[in-house]
Amino acid sequence: MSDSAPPEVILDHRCSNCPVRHHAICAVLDNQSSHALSDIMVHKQLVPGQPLWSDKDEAHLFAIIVSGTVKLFKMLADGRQQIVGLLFPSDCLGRAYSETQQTFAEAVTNVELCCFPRQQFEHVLTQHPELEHALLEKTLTDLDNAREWMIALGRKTASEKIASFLQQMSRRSELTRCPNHRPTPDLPTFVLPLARAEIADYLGMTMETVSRNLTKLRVDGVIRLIDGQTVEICDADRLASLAEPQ
Amino acid sequence: MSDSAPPEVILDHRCSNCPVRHHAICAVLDNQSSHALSDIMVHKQLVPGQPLWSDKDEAHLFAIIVSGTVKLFKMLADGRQQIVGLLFPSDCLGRAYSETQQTFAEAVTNVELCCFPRQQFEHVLTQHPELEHALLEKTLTDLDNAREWMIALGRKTASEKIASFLQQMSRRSELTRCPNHRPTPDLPTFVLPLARAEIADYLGMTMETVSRNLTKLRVDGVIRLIDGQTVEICDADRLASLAEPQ
DNA sequence: CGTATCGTTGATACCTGTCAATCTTGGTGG
DNA sequence: CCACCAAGATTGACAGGTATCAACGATACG
Repeated sequence: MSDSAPPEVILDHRCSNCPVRHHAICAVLDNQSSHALSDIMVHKQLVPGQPLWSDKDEAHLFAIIVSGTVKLFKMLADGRQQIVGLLFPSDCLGRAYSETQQTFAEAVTNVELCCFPRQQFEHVLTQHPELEHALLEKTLTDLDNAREWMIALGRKTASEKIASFLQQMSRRSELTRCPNHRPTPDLPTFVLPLARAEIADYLGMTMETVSRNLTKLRVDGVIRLIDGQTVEICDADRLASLAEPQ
Repeated sequence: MSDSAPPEVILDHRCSNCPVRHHAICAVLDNQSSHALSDIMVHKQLVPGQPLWSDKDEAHLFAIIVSGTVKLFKMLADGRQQIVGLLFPSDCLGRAYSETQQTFAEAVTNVELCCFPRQQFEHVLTQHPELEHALLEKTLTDLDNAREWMIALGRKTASEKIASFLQQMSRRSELTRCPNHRPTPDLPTFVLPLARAEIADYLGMTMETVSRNLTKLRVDGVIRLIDGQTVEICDADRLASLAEPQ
């Protein structure tokens, strides 16, 4: 370790360049306190389809998503899958205060992670109540979102599920888009991070039904499918009324 | 206020007689600290069907369930309902750190609540990190449970949902049963807190399908319906294999 | 330019929802 | 004590939405 480059400077630099520094839970830490995290941080890169862990693995990892999309999913013995969470930049990955995982986790796109050993992260949590509070707020929001999705899974029709999903993806993309990138002249456009089969696993239906309903929305002029992955919302009002009656 | 009965004694008495004192999140507080909660506590009684709040109401209440069952549910504009949470003794009721509710809440049975004004409860949370930690652990568990239920809603068949539901209720009743009440000679028995239509709203299906599948389990000898609300599990292994293939 | 992967479209079957009738249960009043 | 009634639960007939199975088309990649 050279005396001309003390670790503090390097570590602080790593966080200050972080694109999610002010959106993730670590935002509540001042530069001083953030060293507690940056000291134990390790960066990791994932390629699409790369698993993070299996559902019965020990939970060693806690991470913050810097870029890309991660899916959390569960599986039945016969292979049926259900995606139970989609994680985007600034979201937390990993179950604090549990020795075991209860879901699978897998990169959907290329992913950059800011990783911490779980137990060391928990140690930082106990020493920084403001960080634990931020994690609580995030977890409460996750629970709200999970419950919001439960009414879609249990009570919405296939077409309502698709419309809700597109709304949700559109809203997400607004948040992650650079504010100066899209002033408002043109229609909301975004890239679906999930393949058709994954959308099906998220919505609790089959790939074929997903495809048929996307086609129907396209034919009806509600959306435009630019290249199969890219969606343009032509009629947001109609999409909203399809996502929820009335 | 008389000198012979200082408020501390009265307040402490209220908590020390509480049946969920050692199971709810307040268990992490010592007798000294628990005064911060008992000072702002109000008891409340509810009858079946009594609403706690509506989904767009302001969130004024935070409470711990002392006895009974509470359902959290969402509604679509056309009346379709989905129960997104069932709360039992020692569970928390109310959304900390949010001004608004995102669900309906309603008593299913007679309910006793230990209530706190939400903002005052939050104040206690900030002054007692161990309480906030307990709430975080509880919220993380709630999130795990919500996700576990999502795969049932999205991917399980009607009969699998019913079997899963009965397993879950059976497990719950074991926890709330007095340990000396049921040594083990006879079969696990419990009372369904929910009516058929409510079970349907929990499982994302219709009352009729619930009824048909309960009948099928009865005819097949997996369960015995003692009085429509009381269920005896005759073959727990078969029930388990019906809840999840293999 | 062939091949593999993913997505779309079609035909059919089946599970579950819908609508309706009947049965059961519990409470009330004669 | 019994008849009556209302609410909840069960059962039946039928229809419709979605899954399943299969073929075809599109796209990316070597």
